[in-house]
Amino acid sequence: MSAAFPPHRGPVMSDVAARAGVSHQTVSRVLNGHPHVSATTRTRVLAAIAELGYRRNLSARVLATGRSNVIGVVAQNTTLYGPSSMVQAIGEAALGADLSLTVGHVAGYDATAASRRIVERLVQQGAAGLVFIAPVDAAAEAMRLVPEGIPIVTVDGLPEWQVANVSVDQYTGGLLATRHLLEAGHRTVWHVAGPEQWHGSRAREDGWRAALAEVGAVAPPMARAGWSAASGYQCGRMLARIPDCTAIFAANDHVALGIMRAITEQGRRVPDDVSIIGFDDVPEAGYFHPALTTIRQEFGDVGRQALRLLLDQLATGVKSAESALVEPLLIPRDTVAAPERKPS
Amino acid sequence: MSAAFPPHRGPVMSDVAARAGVSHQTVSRVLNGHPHVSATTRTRVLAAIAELGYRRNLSARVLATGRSNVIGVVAQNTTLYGPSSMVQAIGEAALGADLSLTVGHVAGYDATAASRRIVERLVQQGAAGLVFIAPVDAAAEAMRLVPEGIPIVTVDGLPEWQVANVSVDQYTGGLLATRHLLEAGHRTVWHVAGPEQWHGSRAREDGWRAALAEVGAVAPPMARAGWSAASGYQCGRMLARIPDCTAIFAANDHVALGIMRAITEQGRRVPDDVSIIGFDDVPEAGYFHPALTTIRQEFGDVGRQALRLLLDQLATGVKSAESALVEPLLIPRDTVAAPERKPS
DNA sequence: GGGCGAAATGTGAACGCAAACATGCTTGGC
DNA sequence: GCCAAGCATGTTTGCGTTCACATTTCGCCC
Repeated sequence: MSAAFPPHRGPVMSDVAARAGVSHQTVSRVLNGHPHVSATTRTRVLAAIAELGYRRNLSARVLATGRSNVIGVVAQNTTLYGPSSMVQAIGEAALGADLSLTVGHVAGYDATAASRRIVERLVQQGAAGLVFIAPVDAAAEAMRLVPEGIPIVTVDGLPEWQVANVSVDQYTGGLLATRHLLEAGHRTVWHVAGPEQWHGSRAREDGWRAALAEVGAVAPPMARAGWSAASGYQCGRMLARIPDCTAIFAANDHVALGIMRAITEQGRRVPDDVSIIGFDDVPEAGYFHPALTTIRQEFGDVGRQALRLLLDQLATGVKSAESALVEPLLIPRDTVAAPERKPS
Repeated sequence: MSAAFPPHRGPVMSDVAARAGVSHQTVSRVLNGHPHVSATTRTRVLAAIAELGYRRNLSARVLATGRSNVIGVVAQNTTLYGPSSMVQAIGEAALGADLSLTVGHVAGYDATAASRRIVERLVQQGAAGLVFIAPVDAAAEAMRLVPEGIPIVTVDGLPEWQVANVSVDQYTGGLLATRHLLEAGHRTVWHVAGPEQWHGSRAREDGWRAALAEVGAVAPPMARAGWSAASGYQCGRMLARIPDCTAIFAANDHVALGIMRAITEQGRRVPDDVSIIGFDDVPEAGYFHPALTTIRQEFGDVGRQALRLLLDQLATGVKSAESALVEPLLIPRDTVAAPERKPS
């Protein structure tokens, strides 16, 4: 990166001041909405700004104030539906609050090194606050690099981190899903869990176990998938061969899709032979074949709440560990039915 | 935002200098990898930096140099698979190039106002370059707000914009998809296009028409969907009732999914009665029922190329209008078959 | 109409860094 | 043994903004 663009320097505050016949400080006051500026002066300054096409230099402002209106987001794999929806929601909310977002994209799940660099970056840039989309433990370590004095909000973080957090109540989600299957008449429910490192996976699993315990059902062995249809398919190939397995709670919708495929290939039918329920309610879940019963997570809500929590901290100036829970919702569709009563 | 966090001020360069027993300028030299620093001094400085936990203030650096290593990304709806994959890819590439990314998320498709604000933001922040994920015309207007001297790369932009651009060759994609259906023996191919404002939709449509023209097939009326399964389903409900319609090229995989559902509900079979091909190759496409034949777009490539184009401009210091095309790839699966020869 | 308080505006410094320039030191060639 | 040529380092200045403080202007009351 040897040669370079001419460092772009537009008009500065003193240019505007000269044009409007005032001092640079008055321009600053107008820009920041300070009181004690006469209406006529204000309009003159505003006119000068418009004529010159002046834009205030954010770096200088940050340097002078030690504070920016940029908030950083540390995201895991934003290719996944959940994380990307969340980033989108936070982004929209931020725009509304006149904040801008710097998003650091961590590649892979365990990339602690990448997270560190990103945090480093964000802090150097003078981020006013940080949102960690932290569904995995790896995030916790990177969080420690954040200097005191920069407020943090986690999304899908752990309570023991003692940090403001907002999550979908995945435990309840697991409970809801499992109960729904049980209420349809299944003796027990099998679970294909998501990756172990993800907190959400564990919470859903707990919910599943709790629901089984409620009715005294015995928990069958648990399969472990990734978040992809491909990994769901792998698990499904085993599950499909187990005659007792008539009800499956899948880690998410895509895993459910993979499982359904494996089951169908094995000659069993959904939901007649095997009922299945997903998680997330991706927009296309209702168009799977058959339409997938699932648990909806309101990612948009999560994003907005996260931003609210951050703004609160920014406004009050104190770190909080307040946490918000977003309730999931059961979306009944066509993949859950009563088990066929076999002559047993 | 009245109260506030104490402006976080860590150790500064002169603190490090004092500790290492050198001048702040020497510290700066070490930090920037300048030559003419003795090895012993360098290690002393490095040690001091580590001990103090010093981090250089990026705003000050930007202010002093007039140049930043932040690049801005203006993205449309990052909930969609394509855009989000692209942002992810650009993010990863950027991390490798020691650049950071500020992503502005535009809500909705036509939100020109939002785009303007985002560009405003990005420029104020002193972004060194901008990547516009600009699959719709609305982006062009926002681009005009960017001052001369800031290099731009568009993704899915239009050649007439005279800006460096990288796109998937969607025309060829449309050609490939249509030919594939034609070669399977279908007389003609129906097309459910994506939203009109998206350049990609138009290019795919052109490819479709071209492929039909190649064999002298007449183009049936074209249906128009969004990008969602739901909109695909709506179109599919009509198409399913048209006996002549035996081959459909869908705007993308999700639309294809919706169409398949509509067709199945109507009592027709895929691919026996109707063949269908999608676009994108979302990770779960192979697990749809039946597995979807589709055209893969290598979004990762697109992201990397876009960054390369930007870096080139940054390095040479001249705006270019070079453009790169990423070739799509046909992924044959199970939704395309020969039409049943009816006694006609 | 003199004086007083508030509103309106201006002045100078500081933020943390990098660039340009200045300085002292070492080496080596003749 | 002296000067030139580099190397290693220090000093000063300015980037564009805000902040704390200083100054001017205005309106108003007795």
